[in-house]
Amino acid sequence: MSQAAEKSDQATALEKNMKEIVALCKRRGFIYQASEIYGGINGFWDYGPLGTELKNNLRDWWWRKMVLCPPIGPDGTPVDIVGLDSAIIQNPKVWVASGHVGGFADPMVDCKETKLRYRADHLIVFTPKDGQGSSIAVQEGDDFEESKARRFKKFAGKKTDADFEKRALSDIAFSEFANIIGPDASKPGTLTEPKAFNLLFETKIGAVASDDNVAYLRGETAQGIFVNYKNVLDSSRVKVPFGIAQIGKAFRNEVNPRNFIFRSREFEQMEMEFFCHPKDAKMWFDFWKEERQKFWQEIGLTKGNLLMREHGHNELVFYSKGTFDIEYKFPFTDPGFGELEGIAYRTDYDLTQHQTHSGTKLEYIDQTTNERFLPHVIEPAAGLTRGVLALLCEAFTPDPSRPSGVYLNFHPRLAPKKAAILPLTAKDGHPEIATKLYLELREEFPVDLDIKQNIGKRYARQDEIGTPYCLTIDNDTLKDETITVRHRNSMKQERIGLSNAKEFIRKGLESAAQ
RNA sequence: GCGGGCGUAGCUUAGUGGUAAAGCGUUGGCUUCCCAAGCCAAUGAUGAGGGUUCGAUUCCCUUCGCCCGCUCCA
Repeated sequence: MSQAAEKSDQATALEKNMKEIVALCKRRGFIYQASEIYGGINGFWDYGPLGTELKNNLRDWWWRKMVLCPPIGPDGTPVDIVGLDSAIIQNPKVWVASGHVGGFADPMVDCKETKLRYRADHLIVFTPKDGQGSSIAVQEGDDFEESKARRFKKFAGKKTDADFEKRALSDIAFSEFANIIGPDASKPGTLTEPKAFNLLFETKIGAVASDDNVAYLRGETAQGIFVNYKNVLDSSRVKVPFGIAQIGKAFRNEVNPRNFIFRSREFEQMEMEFFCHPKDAKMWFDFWKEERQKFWQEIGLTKGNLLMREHGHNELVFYSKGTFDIEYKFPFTDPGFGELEGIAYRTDYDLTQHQTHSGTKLEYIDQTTNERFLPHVIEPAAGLTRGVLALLCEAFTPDPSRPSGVYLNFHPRLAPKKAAILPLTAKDGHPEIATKLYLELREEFPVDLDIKQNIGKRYARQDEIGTPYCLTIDNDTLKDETITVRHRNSMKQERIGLSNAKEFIRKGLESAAQ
């Protein structure tokens, strides 16, 4: 290792931590790099045997809390939410209506001088009305007025605000760029032609590829819900307010995948669109903000690592009347936080768009009040794969005092394996009893049976994959039908009856998050 | 996408212009009454492609991937 690399390792001990988490994930079969034997592929990851279990556990828990057993609403009545599983590929018009094609295809410009990149629609250009001198570009943002004053002082001469015409860079022909001074440049003409960045993956439908059959892999699961809103309304006897939930893959051609599975090009979402009367939207927004925070705490993320952050005016998308992010303190964002879930008040934007583009009436008719309206939507949209990453980071607990040096402190209900059945030795009838217990327990829980090697090695292995309980069969078991429970976190042991094993694990799964 | 750093077994490291070394892991066998113990054996790597060379893991180029900063993230 070079000196420079050594230095950077020392400088960021937290990065090292992330490295260890990634290494453990691979070593024990949680997450592998996709297509690894071919050199990998940037932005894609495969879930191994244990990663799949972990992800499924989080997915199922969300579904249970959202669809099968949703919380009681603010007025004391149960909330009504139904499930959906829409196709990944829809009519391309869906993505035109949603704004993903065209509207959000943010054109970017680079500055050749400073190597900085900007969104073209975020650059405000001031062009002198008299045609004398250069145009001045300023980036939109919190410090817009400040930056503008600074750049004017430097480049505007005696001209004032009134002497300039104000336009977005995206509305200006490239032929004029030669006369524009970039936001951080020292001279005009350093901005490149805007390049369109469409984050949607394109594909072609049918065996013969042509431009006529372009389609898109969904960039979010939400649109599948909006386009089925009327179907659900007509077929499932729900009434406003109600929600439609969906879990599934989504795809975004991220400019720069980073940080393990945090930002990848193929990922999984858990989204719920809650349709309500516009006058109740505020109430439901507050309700879901609360509920969603509880959810993440319930599965074991500690309060100190969670943050509720409101979007500022600049990052708020134009149709949203408010968005909160639930953020988690990942090792790679520490001391900052990274988004786990967004809770957005989307108004009636999506339904309006689809109503307009499809020509299908999407109004809701309230039979009791005879009112017609487009419901407003509150959207809690969580990243399933980001949730998995947060669980792994939270659970990862270095402990130099134990042989494995580390254990994963999963809540039992999230742990990929709930228990391991370990005969103390591979003789004296231990394996026979262990196998019988294993066959009995696996009907209800994911459990491991491990007979080979010494007991210490086997405990250590289970620590590394976060199995909360090890059940050990020994000579006493033969005599009095008791087994040893070895607890993952404390390494302490207790003796329970062989026949109580099922009930013991059940209780563990129901326990509150620590 | 830009700039910087880095690619040797599953992991951690060693080493060399001339047969690539070790510990741990993993697998099998023996042993073992509670935390990676002991013994025996097996397993397995220079990210990929090209160039220079009699010969490249080592030198050069390209590419892929990972990490860091910037940028981006509907």
